[in-house]
Amino acid sequence: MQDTAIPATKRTAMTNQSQAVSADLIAVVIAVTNGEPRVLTIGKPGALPSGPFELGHRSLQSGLRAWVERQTNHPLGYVEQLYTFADRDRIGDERVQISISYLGLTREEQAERSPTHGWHGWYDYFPWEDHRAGVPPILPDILTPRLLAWADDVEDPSMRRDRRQRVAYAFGLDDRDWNEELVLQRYELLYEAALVAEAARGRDTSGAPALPGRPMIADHRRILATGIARLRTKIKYRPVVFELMPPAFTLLQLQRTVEALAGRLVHKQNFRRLIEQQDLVEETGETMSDTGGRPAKRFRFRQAVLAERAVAGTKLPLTRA
Amino acid sequence: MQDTAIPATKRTAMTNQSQAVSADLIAVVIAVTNGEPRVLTIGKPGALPSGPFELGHRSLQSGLRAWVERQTNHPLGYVEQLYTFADRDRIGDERVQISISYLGLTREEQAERSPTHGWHGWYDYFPWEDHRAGVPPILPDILTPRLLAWADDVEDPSMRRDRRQRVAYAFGLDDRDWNEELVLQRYELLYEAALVAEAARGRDTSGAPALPGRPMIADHRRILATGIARLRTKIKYRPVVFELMPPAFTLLQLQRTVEALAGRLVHKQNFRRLIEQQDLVEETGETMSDTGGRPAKRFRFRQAVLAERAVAGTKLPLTRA
DNA sequence: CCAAGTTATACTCGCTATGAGCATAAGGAG
DNA sequence: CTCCTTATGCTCATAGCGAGTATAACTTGG
Repeated sequence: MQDTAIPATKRTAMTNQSQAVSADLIAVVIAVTNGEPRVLTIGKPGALPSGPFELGHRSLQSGLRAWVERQTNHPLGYVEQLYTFADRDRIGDERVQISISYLGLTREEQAERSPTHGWHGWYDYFPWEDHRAGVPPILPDILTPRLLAWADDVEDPSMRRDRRQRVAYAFGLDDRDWNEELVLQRYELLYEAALVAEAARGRDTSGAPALPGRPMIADHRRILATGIARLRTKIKYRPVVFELMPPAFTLLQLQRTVEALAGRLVHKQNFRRLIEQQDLVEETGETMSDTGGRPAKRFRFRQAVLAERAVAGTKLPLTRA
Repeated sequence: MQDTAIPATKRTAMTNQSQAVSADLIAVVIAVTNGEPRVLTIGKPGALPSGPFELGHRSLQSGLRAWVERQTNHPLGYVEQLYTFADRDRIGDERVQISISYLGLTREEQAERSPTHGWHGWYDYFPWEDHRAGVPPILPDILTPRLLAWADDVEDPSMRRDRRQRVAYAFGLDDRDWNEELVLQRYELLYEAALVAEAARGRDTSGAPALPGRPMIADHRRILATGIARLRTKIKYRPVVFELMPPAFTLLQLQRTVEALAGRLVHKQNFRRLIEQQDLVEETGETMSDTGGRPAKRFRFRQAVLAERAVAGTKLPLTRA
């Protein structure tokens, strides 16, 4: 909606010889398959679909859709803008690159495997973010000690305190709770502490210990972190989970999807209560008897809620375990 | 933090002959003076400070700061990105303009009046958004009837229902509550219904009735609406109000500022309870005996909270009246 | 100095939302 | 038929929040 083009009148800027820049569109496309959140990538080394904004594109969003579909043959559903940033090309080039990143939600098509693109579980990139089976060992075993060591590795005591506090806050140390939304803050701390491969680029890393999580091209992993954080925040107040669900589903399937995204478990009964009392779904009439238990009713998303309260809420009960 | 420059490696895009575009930075700079929220403008007709992103700028944000300070001599404090959009220059030009908008918060300097810039109450632009003294007459008297007329002015019954529903939702009709965050949705509905001057540009408006709210250049009013909406949302979960406060203030002053932003009144006692129990402020020791009542303690923002919980919460009790 | 008006502050009440469990229902696998 | 597993229904206790009552502490006009 923000993407609507309103003709610009005379520019009010003082100069008009504005610098020529190029604009790139980058997509974080998410799907959840078998209870695992996955991200759409292209090429071998793990890169997000992207491409330059071109004259033929009607709007930024449609340009993005065009690129994703061209590179992956995968149509996009829900799309929202994430963040815009600028990189100076590294050789002190006269060219400035502006990247506009987007979050997209779809369902992974079962068909077509392709060499040009693929889906990867997002916890491959962020293994410390999955707390569904409890605190992942990588945290207490590797990351926490190294982060604390990094925090202490500075002379200025106030800066040391600041680092400790940021680490403790972002990673839920001491008595603090784990906050699943702080994906970006955690990644940035790890980057600062040179605990992700991307931070070591250009440095000599021979003989250094392996760093956790699969790296990505350029700053794509940071962008992915931004997308995950946004999605984890958003599912709490907007009915976007349904973009990731098939047309009909059981409440447990819905719950598993939410848990996959949030990286933590929720209380089953309370989850159902919340979903039902918000009238987000309606029964299809069918029932599912697969998973070896009492058959579950199947539901579908009540499309009407989008119109009724485009902004209302999908609250989620988030528990420890 | 997102603005950090990480060197981009080889572009993964399929083509590299990326379209030359120009990038503009636009600022929505807000201050609250005497219980009135104001926006920083330049030039006569009401335009937001803006200017092209240039090579000399270290980052998008610093470019924005440079422009605002150059155009208004006003230093910026808190800044966050709002939205990025693209306009095709209207004459089917080969040039595409990308605009990156920001929200900035400061305090209005008492000194220097300048012809090059000025502060304007934001309710001049959005008179229907101020509900502090109850529902503004312009709504029931003018806007609501015209919006409903617009909604009915379409053949397709499902589209008519959709329009009615959107209007009712955005403007809190029927039994619905007024939601102060829907600033952008309301503006867009008014635009669609041609009830704001910007929508009538290029059309013949001779003899048409006056439209509510002061218009702005190009789509600047829409951008302002985006900024207001973001701020109204954000004060509810981040301690950003304090960016708008003087170093020391009474709780009532703080409350008035919040009310000015939200456009609605809050329950005084509950407001205090919330602020205090969150440890957002600390007493300065001084007391203020101005406003003809019992003297109020003065408080200052506890800067520590920014470190303690960079994300925590500043909940606001929002009541009807 | 007193009365009235105004703002500051302290508490109390009642309801709702939400975190946690307990209990029962309804299938499938052996 | 028994055990296991998942689905569903209900209860309970509490924290948080919307509202309202009751004082306290000044200022200002007689």
